[in-house]
Amino acid sequence: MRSPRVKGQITPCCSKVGIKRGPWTPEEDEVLANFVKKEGEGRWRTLPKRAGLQRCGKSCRLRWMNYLRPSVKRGHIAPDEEDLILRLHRLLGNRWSLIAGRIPGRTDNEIKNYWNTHLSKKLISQGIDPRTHKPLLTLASNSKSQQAYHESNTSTSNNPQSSVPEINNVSACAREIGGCSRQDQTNAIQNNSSITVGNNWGRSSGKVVRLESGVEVEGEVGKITGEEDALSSFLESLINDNEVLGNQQTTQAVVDHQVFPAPPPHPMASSSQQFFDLSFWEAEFQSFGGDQQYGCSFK
DNA sequence: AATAAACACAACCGCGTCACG
DNA sequence: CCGTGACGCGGTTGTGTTTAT
Repeated sequence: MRSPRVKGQITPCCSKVGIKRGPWTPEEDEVLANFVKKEGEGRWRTLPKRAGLQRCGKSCRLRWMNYLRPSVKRGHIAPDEEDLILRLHRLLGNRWSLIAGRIPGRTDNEIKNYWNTHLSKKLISQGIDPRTHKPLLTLASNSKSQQAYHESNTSTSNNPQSSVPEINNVSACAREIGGCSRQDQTNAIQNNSSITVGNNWGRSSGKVVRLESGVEVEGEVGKITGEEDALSSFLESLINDNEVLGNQQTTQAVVDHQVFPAPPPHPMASSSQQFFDLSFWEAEFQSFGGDQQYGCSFK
């Protein structure tokens, strides 16, 4: 039995007498790695006692997940990995585990650290807000990098006033993005204001629609803000189908009523985490003609 | 050479979620 | 339906290393 949690009265699990904290020694690593290889992952709370480690279960789990697991890739983040992180962060925000799940061998902690120490600073130096991935509004807004960013965004638009591509016909099954509640979405539709794509909601031919199994079941006139692109919707649908359905075979994306099946698991996929290769979807998207139809691409 | 500051990343903490009895 | 235990996530802190003064 565990006593109810009361704020301010919680003691960290590692604060018990006899429980070690701080960096792991090679000896501890060996004990933990051998034990998990023999007994398997899970039952972390009781693992330290069973393995003979003076650590809390949380610490053991973290050490295994972020460092000792055989599938963890060590070393520098490659340029293509960095590019993938940037693109996924633009879609998902600080959902590190989701991002990590699509970059084979990288952990959420590693990506989070890399983002905070490298990528966020890099974007800022380029005049881009790392949270929104849009140009920073500063007094020094006439810098070359910002100008280049602005030009790259306006080049695909029909509207010279707009800084984002015009999307006219996007249908995507998108779920649970951005923490937007159904009520928020309903209000947004009624007020004809922009909304975050949310649970089972997508957009089709200028309407905000609700979808079930990729089929539009009701439609109301909404407003496409132009702040999203077809690719975002496409990827959101992949990401969230996968998230909601738990890696089942039904994982799929729906773009303009065309259903794309799930790609094969990544070779490095483990039983608990299925990796998806974005290049597969990029090829699918292009073969479907999405890049031409919507005037946007993965880059 | 000594020290401070900055940086990189490992580790910790609190809380949300889910399965189960 | 509710309470509990366990797990996992994201934010934050701690610590070792590198760089600047």
